[in-house]
Amino acid sequence: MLCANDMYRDSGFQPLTSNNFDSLLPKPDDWAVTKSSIYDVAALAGVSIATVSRTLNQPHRVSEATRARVMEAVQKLDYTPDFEAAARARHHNDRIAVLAPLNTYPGFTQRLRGISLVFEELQTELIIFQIDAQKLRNEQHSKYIESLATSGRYDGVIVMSLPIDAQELTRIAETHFPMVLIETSDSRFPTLKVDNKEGARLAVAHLLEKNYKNIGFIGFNALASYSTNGSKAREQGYIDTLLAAGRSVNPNHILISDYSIEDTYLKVKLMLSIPDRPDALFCASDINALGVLKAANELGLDIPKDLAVVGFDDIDIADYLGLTTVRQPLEGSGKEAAMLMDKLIKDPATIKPSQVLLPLELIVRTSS
Amino acid sequence: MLCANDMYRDSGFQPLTSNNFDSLLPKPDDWAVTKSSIYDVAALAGVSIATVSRTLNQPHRVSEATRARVMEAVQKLDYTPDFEAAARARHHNDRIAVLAPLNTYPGFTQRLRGISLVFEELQTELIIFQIDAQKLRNEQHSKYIESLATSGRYDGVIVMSLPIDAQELTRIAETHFPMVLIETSDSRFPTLKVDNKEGARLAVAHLLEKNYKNIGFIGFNALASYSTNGSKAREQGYIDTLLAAGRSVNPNHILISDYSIEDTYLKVKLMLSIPDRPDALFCASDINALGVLKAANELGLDIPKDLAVVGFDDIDIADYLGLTTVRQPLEGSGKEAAMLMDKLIKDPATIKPSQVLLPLELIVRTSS
DNA sequence: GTGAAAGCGCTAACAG
DNA sequence: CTGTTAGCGCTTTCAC
Repeated sequence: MLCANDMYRDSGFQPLTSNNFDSLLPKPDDWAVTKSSIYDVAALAGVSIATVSRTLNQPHRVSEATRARVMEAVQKLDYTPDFEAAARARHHNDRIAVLAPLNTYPGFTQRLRGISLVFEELQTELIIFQIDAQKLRNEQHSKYIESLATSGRYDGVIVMSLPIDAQELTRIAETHFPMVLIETSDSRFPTLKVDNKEGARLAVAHLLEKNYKNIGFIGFNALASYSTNGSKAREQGYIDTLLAAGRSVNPNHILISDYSIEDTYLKVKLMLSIPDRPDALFCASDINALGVLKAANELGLDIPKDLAVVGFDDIDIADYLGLTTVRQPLEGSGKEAAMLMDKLIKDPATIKPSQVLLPLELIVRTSS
Repeated sequence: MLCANDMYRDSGFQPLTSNNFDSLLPKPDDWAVTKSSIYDVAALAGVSIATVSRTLNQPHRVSEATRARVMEAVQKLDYTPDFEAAARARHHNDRIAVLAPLNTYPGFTQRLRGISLVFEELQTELIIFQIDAQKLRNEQHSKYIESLATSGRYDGVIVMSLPIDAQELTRIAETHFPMVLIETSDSRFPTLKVDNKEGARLAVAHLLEKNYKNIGFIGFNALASYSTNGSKAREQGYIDTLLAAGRSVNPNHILISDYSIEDTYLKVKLMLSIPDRPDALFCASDINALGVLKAANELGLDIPKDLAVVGFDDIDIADYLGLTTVRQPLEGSGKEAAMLMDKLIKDPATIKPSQVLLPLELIVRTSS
């Protein structure tokens, strides 16, 4: 049998094609149809692997006759190039990595979608790695991001809502590798985030303007898989705005619950039952706002007369429920991050620790 | 300068380390900190690369003295192995690919989460590829899945809600590569899906039992990025159940809208304004059901007295709204798929075209 | 216990 | 227009 590798490999001992090589090994899928490589195509067409590669990638640099023969071999062997190997050899990947925690926090998918929209157009492949804060804290994965960055397999990496070890960040910064952070702060990298305090100010100022007297705050505990939840900053913004307006902050009107409708509902029901109850509540997330709505509903409070409610995020359902809320760009932030990444890849010199603050917008509906 | 490659590479012309080699090229990141490879570690420790590899992977097979020296070099160079290269050389990846369209259809994230939960425990890496039906239809990507399967870079691939070219499926089937399909049917692969007709039967039977006389159906148009939306099958199930109960099907009580609250709302408002309006509506998705709720609300219809509403999916908000709906396992289906995949990888012989039907459950709330 | 070298599948620089 | 070969960074036989 004439083998492809007779010609191109120097194993003086035994000629090996990917075919007979496979048969030497105790492979479990011995019965599987073996994949043909560029060597097989070259052998069948009677040319070198370089010519096969050229035929596929730069057809114009190959004579028509050769091209025809190669293509025929490609057809016959049903050859599909290994694009990973190709990228490796090319030292250029057209592919970026996205690290993100997979959870149901609203906006996760939208953001991812925004990113994918941009890179689809740029013909850049998107590889999403599921990874959460807990995993990152794990010893074994302490260098996870760094190894992704230095692997040379990706043109860049976008990290979503994850806390990254400061040392690791430092090492990556030294490599000048294109990396964009979403919802995570670091002075050494381009970062995208929303101004949570400003968002809170927007909401509280609106409530003040509407003449509510006792404006309370509902925040949420950090999610285990997440880095920052923004709740803290929103609380601070709430306090600042209140104080700036000459109002006092009533600790009894501040409540932190889980990030769930149910937990918020239970806690807020109690809060709304105290004599000196708030007449307006700014919630750190729409999910919390839903809990508030449910509690108010059950207590027979009229929204917004007895109680005004303002949320944060503008999740799909907010419009349906008439919930006033602070909208943050989700798909938009993904696009923004992707376009920034594209620039960084094309011109690494532009890697500056720019901190982009995404625009926030108060959407007034019927709950306030 | 003594270079790592002097010893291990046969470039008779010029000794090259990954370091001085880099400096030869006009790299844009010339100033970047270069990553050290196993060759550098070997050189520094004065051993072969094989020994470095062994030290890291099978420490017991290396003498203590050598091990110490190698580890010191590793430390000094801050060496991190390239796990992609390692996997390649090892012919074993501990990593599977998940192909999924990134959209906001409920359940997408939950399913992904279910998958990731299982593989996290199995220490198997999860690479998620964003790819939708449109992309798949594209000439250029016609062999996308196949090339992933044959790349040898993944131990298996899970495909979510995507239509796959029959020919491609055939070729992949021939390779006996571990592949699991979610929400897509093919007799040659293990498949996970819900029995949409049965789900519809559950819903309609419930409405019949509650004595509703004119049960209508609200379906939705296929999403561009999706393969099957289930709406068609649910409609068929609705019709079958009605007929089996001796009821007639009123075409005026069947309406197909977009997959959006707003569009459903607009269309259903008209439908509910006809003289002979339905007194119950089974919706192919909760999103449609929300549109119905909104329309009914605006028309002053009492739910469930004037109009009963049953949805499908059981999205988060359904509970909050008291929506009766058909629940399908989402995180559960992801787990199921992952566990199936694990079995396939461990014992490829078990690859049978098993069609798993996931359990459906009617959750009765206040809307019916 | 350790080293040499093949091999993974391809691209690109260079030579002819 | 075509072939040769280094190189990507590692693991894994096979000798010594």
